[in-house]
Amino acid sequence: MKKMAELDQDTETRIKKAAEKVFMERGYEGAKIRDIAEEAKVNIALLNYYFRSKEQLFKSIYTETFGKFFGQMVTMLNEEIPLEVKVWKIVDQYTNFLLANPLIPMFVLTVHRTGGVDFFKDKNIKEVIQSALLTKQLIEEAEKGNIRPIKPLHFIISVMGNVVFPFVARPILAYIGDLDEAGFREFMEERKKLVPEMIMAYLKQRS
Amino acid sequence: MKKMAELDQDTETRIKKAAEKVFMERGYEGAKIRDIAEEAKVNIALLNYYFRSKEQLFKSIYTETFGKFFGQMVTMLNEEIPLEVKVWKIVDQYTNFLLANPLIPMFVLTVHRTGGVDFFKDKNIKEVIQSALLTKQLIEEAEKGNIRPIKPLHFIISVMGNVVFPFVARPILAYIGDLDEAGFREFMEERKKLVPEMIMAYLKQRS
DNA sequence: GTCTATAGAGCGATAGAC
DNA sequence: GTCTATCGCTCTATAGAC
Repeated sequence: MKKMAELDQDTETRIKKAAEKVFMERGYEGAKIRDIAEEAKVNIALLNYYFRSKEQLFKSIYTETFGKFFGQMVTMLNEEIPLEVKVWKIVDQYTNFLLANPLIPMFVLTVHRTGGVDFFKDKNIKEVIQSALLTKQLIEEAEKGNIRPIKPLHFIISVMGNVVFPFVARPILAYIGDLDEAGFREFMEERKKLVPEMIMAYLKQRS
Repeated sequence: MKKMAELDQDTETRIKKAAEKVFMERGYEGAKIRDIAEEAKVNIALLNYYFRSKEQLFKSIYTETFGKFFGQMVTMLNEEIPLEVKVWKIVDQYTNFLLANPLIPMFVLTVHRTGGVDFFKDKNIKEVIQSALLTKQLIEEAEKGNIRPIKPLHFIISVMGNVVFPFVARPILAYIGDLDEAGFREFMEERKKLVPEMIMAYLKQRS
């Protein structure tokens, strides 16, 4: 702690929090460092004192966020639990994670709009996902005849599509479905049951 | 036609095409009217001669795009064909539509990022979707015991999530799956079969 | 209709005092 | 560490000639 009861964190984290908020709400170009400074209750000079530029401030936020977004997922893909249990758990936990961080999906996805940014290719995400335990499980269970064969990528995209998409389309979804904050949460709670059931119904279907 | 073999359309549509491209690739804030002008091979003054401002140019593009995005969908929701056939047809046609216009989803979704924009609430989309034939079909088929009960909104979001999400997450998907342009198309062709099967497996499952 | 030139505002960044 | 003041650039928009 610093010295007095300002009910605030230290300056650097205050700036980070403010930047996170503004960047997530408006995207890189839409976010103005003036707004971030105001939100953090400091002046622009101080932003550049802590982070050298808008771009670096953004990268700092982005790297952290991206780590959360994928770290969470990768961990779950590798858990040593049966496939069906895993599906339920992934949907449940990832939904909770997104309910607590509803702006993350759009933020992460917009950054990669037209291929752009490469500063996530350093991370070995490709390999990590490709070699995840889940992949082995999908193959093994299919060989045993417990599920039908499915490419891991289809599995992942189907789960993610069903869980993440509502957050990306949230404003439109909320409008069409007349959902307020609570209504949206309820909708997502319903999906915690629906989505695993749907995935499993597909996998288990005798074809 | 105008007068000579400039192999170009008339100025106004050239500007519109250019604006569409730039706005879709970079979003409203990221798009600079300089770039649009250059892309259209005219100067900035001419942009403002045809459309009074960047904002109006954007609205013009947006309204049109949004109409395509939802018009397409709403039409399909109301077609008088059996539910199962409809599911297959929606996925097939909507996938084709998005393959031909891959940037539309991100474009439409980013506009509504944090609730913002209201200039789509004029359209009676809410009512149109809520009163779509599909809704009746889902209720009727459930009453007949042919499918399990499902809220129309879950149905729509599930279909959309599975079809639209890959386009929104395309750069990341392409990276993880090592997919080039052709690979991505192939992936989406596979989903034309997978997604309807998944939806129907869920709906038909004796619970 | 189309151009050049430029106004006028907003932006990111820094110098320099405290 | 934190501030005020300001620079220099980029952006949108318009005036005015052709």
